[in-house]
Amino acid sequence: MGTTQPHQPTDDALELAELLSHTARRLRRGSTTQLAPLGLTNAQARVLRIVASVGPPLRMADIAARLEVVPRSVTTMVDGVEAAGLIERGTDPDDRRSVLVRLTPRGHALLARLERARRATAQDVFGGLADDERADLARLLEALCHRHGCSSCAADVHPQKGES
Amino acid sequence: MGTTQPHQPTDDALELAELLSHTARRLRRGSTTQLAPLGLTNAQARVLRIVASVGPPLRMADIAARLEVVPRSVTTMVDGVEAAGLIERGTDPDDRRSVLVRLTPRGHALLARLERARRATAQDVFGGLADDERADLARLLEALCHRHGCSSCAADVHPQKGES
DNA sequence: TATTGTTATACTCTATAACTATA
DNA sequence: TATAGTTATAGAGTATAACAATA
Repeated sequence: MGTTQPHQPTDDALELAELLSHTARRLRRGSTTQLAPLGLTNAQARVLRIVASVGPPLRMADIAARLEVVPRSVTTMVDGVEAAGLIERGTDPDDRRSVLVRLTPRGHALLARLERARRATAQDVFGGLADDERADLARLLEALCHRHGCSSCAADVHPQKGES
Repeated sequence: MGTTQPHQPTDDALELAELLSHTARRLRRGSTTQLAPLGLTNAQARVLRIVASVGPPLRMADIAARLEVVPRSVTTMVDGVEAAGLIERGTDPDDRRSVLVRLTPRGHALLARLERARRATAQDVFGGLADDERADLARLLEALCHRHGCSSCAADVHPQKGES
């Protein structure tokens, strides 16, 4: 049962899966706690941040694509954030089937607090690593994203850096 | 990627949070798909694996501690796995308040398939990395766990090392 | 009185399917 | 007919609180 020999690649991957899931759980829990005072759930905060980070209003389908969820899930998330008065829905004049979501002034005013909450959470989880370790970790996770052909990720992480 | 403008440590941490959450989502989705044919949910598979990996029967509270969830959550998970006939509950003769959970023969027989499913998922997600990259990633995530004083993680990943 | 696990309940996140209103 | 978003519903995961049996 117990293997003491050098691990196979798949064994490495298995360990990785455990470790990464575990860290993600810590991240999610911390995030939930930090976001609660703002009256936002994790999913709602993600919507708010996406709407805020993209200049022009987004359609529901755009948000769904960036969140990698089905459009139906976005309806619930947007409902919550809209009820909090942070974003608002409007019909796209060019295609009246589409709904355009944009930030309200109140939503814009909350962004700084949201950013602080996110930083606090991230710092709680990753603050234990040295600067170069964080850089290494970021590089590896980015490589993983790229090798999965994940476009949303790169766009998400480097929104306005015209670097190559 | 040498000399871009130096990010703040907290900015690095923020990127990391995004990237890691994203990878975790992919992992969870893949796992859900791979586990479905076995009739197991993610949480149920975790319970089964913990009960299988520890020799002697576990109390509900032990499982809760290893899963890092409240005991109530374990009740639901164990209900499902027990209904599938893979584990069974019994009263601890030494403390009749406690419930001891152990694997059934049928549960034991499923372990190989479970392991294959887990490997397939892990390979899907981390297969894109080279061997040394996987090793680096594991090292960094382990460091993170240790710096959070996370005992369950080390025990989870290296079961035969320093069993307590 | 303290502890173990449960019943009861609720909330978050996400999904599928059927429907509405446009196009 | 095809598309965008919604209503309706469901299931997974986890939590708190009150309660039972046992210590």
